[in-house]
Amino acid sequence: MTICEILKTSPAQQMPPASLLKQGVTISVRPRQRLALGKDAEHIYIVISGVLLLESMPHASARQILELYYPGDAVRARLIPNVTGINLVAASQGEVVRIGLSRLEKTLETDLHARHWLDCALANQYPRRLLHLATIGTLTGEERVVSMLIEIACRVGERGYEGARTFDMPLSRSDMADYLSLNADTLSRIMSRLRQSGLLGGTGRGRGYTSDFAALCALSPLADTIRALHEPSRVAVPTS
Amino acid sequence: MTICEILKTSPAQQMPPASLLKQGVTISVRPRQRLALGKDAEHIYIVISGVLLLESMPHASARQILELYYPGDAVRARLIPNVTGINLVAASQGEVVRIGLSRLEKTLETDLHARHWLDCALANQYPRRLLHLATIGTLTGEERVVSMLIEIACRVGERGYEGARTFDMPLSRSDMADYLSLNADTLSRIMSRLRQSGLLGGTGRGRGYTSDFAALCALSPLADTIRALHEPSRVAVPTS
DNA sequence: CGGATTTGTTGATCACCATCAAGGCTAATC
DNA sequence: GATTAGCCTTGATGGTGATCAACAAATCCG
Repeated sequence: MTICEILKTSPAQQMPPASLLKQGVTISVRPRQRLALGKDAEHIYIVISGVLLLESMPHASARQILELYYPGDAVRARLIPNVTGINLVAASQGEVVRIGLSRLEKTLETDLHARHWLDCALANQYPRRLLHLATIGTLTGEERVVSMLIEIACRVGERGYEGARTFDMPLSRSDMADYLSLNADTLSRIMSRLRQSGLLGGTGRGRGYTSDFAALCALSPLADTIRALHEPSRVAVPTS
Repeated sequence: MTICEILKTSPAQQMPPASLLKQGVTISVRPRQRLALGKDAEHIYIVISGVLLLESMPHASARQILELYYPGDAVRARLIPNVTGINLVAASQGEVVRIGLSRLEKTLETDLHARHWLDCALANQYPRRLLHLATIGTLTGEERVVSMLIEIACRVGERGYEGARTFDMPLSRSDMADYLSLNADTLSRIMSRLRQSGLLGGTGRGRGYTSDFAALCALSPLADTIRALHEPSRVAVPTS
């Protein structure tokens, strides 16, 4: 009974089973490429590599990024509210698998493993949004930026020596700003300050580096929670 | 196949079936009363009347309300991230049904109707949070307040003549402020301004009134989306 | 009823972040 | 290599909402 498992255990984030991916077609996406989304979207997407983002424009002047989809995430169009300017966009180069709903339905009927994976993948997005909400709602600009860096480092980063971390930065400055509900200029200033204080290594555009990940985490009151949700090794086991 | 129905159709918000409620015990709650939540919480809650709120305190000084649970909503502890100061609190007087997970599991195995209801109830919370995120992230103070009033009017309000709406205000000023990520002082000022401009009738504490609901909606760029998600008559039918 | 406590209102001041504007850097194209 | 366009950075300035403080109003409780 999948739903009960979700009610009882924290869903772990894993890559989808191959049996499920076989049912769909792979799409290569480039930055800023849009993926069809809406009431006529009779399919789901599964992110294989790269990052997708769900953007909205409640105001003509202000964009808000509502969700980041990392590798292993699934996008279900039906649960996305019909906000002005809602769009599913690729933030970076990557690969996405699209599966039609009818094929998906048939597969899930027989493939319990795939079904359980999808249940977990979908359930996982809810706590992430709660955290996002707390970030935007209560943290200062700097804390927000640090929180996002921690999240991205956990998701797409590699560990270096002595607590150093490196990662490809899949988001542009304005993507980051809109995710954190900050002005792009303000974000740039905060990043500069972090670089000057030595917490962030400036390895050029599109690349991130921290020599001291723990020091970075100390700057965000939500660091532990973010790591619990986004760091691969920690996700599976809730500290009980 | 419940999960596929959720993938294909927008889940409607309805009250839980009696067969499910029979499995739990009813609890009467008073304002500020806490309900057990955490890793040892082996049960779910279903709100019958009143409003619950999920609060967090990332900073010692700043509280953020992450979720409002209205009548017909279910609370599943396992999907709530472990943020500092996380608490499930009653905002107003009301009734809640608590169901143990083992009983729940058994019921869901046989009672497909209950199972489908729970699937929908849980899935419903995700788009609501996305909307909340857009509200806090992009709207001005006044727009946020108006958006929240619309939401509450849709959930717990009664229609009057000529587009007037009345409702019990289940939240205190600081609850509202923390939900919208505003200062309580600022919120009070905004409410006063709305009252002076004639959009809000000041029927004392704990009571809300608008003579012109449409005029209120015109002040929030998210009004249509909020109504689509929260207004009972509209929820069931996605405009296709 | 009368004091105590909580909740809400309003004013004065200030900080943080948004806005606007200019300029630098990178990369793609010819 | 020159040119253009996109993205990023940095400075000057202003607005929105936070903070602090005092007070009013409602509720609680003896």
